[in-house]
Amino acid sequence: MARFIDELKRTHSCGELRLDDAGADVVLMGWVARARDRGGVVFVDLRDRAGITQVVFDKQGDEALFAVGQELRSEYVLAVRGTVRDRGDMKNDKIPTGAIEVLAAEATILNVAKPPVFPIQDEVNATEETRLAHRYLDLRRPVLQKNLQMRAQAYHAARNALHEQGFLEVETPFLVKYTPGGARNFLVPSRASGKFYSLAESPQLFKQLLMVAGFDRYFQIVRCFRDEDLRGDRQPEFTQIDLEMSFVAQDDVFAVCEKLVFRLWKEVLGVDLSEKYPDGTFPRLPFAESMRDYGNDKPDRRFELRHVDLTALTVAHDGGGIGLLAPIAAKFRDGTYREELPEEIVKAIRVPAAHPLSRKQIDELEGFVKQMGAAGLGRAKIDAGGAWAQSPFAKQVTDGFRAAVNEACGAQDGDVLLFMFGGEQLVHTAMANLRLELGKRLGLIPKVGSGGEWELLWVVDPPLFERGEAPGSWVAAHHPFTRPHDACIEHIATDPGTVLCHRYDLVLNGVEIAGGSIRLHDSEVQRKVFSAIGLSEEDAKEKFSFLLEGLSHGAPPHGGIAFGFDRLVMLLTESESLRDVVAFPKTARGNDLLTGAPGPVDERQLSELKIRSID
RNA sequence: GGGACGGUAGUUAAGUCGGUUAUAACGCCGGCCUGUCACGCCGGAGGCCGCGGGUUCGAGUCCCGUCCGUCCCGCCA
Repeated sequence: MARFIDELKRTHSCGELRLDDAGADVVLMGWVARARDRGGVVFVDLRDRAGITQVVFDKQGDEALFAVGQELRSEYVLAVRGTVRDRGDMKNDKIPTGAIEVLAAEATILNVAKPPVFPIQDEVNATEETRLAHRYLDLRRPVLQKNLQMRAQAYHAARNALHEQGFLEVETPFLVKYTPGGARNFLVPSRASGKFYSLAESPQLFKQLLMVAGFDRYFQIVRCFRDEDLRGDRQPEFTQIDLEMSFVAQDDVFAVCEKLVFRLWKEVLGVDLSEKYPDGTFPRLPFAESMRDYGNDKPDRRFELRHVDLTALTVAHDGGGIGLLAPIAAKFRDGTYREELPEEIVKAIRVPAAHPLSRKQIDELEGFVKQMGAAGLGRAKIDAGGAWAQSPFAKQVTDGFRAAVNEACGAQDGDVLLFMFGGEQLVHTAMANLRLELGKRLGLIPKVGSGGEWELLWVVDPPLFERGEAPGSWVAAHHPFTRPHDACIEHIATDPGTVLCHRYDLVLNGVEIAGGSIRLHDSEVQRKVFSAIGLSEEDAKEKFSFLLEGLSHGAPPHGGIAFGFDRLVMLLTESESLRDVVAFPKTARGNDLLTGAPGPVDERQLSELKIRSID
């Protein structure tokens, strides 16, 4: 072995040799992707992260050398020296190196390998469970190699872009003081009895203190920890590009982010976003419009199929003869519900006649929304003259309401209208997901990936407060340090539900890739906000002591944002899951199948931490 | 916390109405083959049917519980 590692160094990767190299003496090292023993000749596909090159062992040469070739099995680690040879008519058009092969002159098996648990190839034919348990094999697959390479390019581009814009990279602690509210924290026991650190769910508080300290423009590519239930696009530890700026308004933050995104797309994908966004900015959509038209705050605008809000029409027509809608209309009439802050709503989606839906397909869609808790999915097919067919509402609906609904939806002959009504959140969630499902089923967007379209937008001006669990109570929608719109400050005490704020999300193809806010540095407004969410001055001091104390020592106006880096890479690589862009991810239950974390620890260690298990 | 689907050979899957020897493909092992490239041909080995309990003359199959994986709602920025 020493001859190869110590004397003969790799001259090329397995992906770079071409016809021009014919005749060259080269040294390759890599893994055996496949060995084909033809009796008198052995062909080996040698793989490293750059690609695959065919190596040939010929029986007519050295006998011992040929024996090495015959011993080779999948995933053996091989070093080979040989001559690059033109394959002529025998070339393989499927791989970039297919015009040549390397005729082995000298070879050593650097290491043997057990047969791979699953084949190392892009077409996944192993379950997620198997792949994660043998992640080092999974990561050998070319797709994942490519994903992590692109991830590395993204780190690099982001750092350069921010350094060039005058940002200072500062690290902040992971082991932090527990603060209530927001995401559940992972706790880390300390040896001091009964005391715990918390793993930082984000550097939020520290970056604001860095602004107080005068660092002006901060960024960090930083791991964050949240002990919440997981999804394909959520890991318990994940990476953010976190940044904060002083003396800025919302537009200043946007400008920095837009430059950053342009840079990432240019350097990672070679895509020039200025073709789509010539003035270098992304469109902005008010939160309220996003909810109205798409049912969520992260609309995928690669396709239409917008929601039509029929709540006001329903009220105007007293339910339009439809038994299920009448009680909702009545509650608006008697003042139980306010039109500005409706607790129940009625919405529709119009599916154009160009995309016909069968009864069976609509039933499937109803099943789809029911699994989100919806009672059902109303439907009506538009017949000649605007009549409703194939609809349980057809017999009840008044002519006036039907005509008004048809007009509001822009319904044409042959279109299908799909309806939902009920609690605002449920209808929004189910209808938002229904819209996406329709988009995929009707082929308006691909099931996975961008389809080459990059629809970026800012969702702006969301409400500062949302309803709390107790009736009539309000809680901070994001966190209570977000700056309200100046015009709304007078309503904080009287009508919290109508207060909008300087919070913003950057959305790409229906995925939230960044979110941030302009922070509240005015302590008088801060007091009003705390009061609206039922937090006394003492409570606030207790909960947020060090931040409030810090802000009182001359905090500049400041604001910032954090990009979900993993999600960004997921989109850049057209991946389906965050697990495909994280080297060692955890499962939906937060387990690491490779190492077995989380695992038990022995009693001695527990007692050192003064911890006892109660079950 | 709630729901849906899944767990059978190393891997991926089939397994009918509960019925006696649990299938297939790929992989693996042995043999043959000088132009393969998903090589081919011949032969072979390989099983805690996730785990625990129950029903039954009999359970991969039915019931209960549990663990694990994926997805959705809640939760989470």
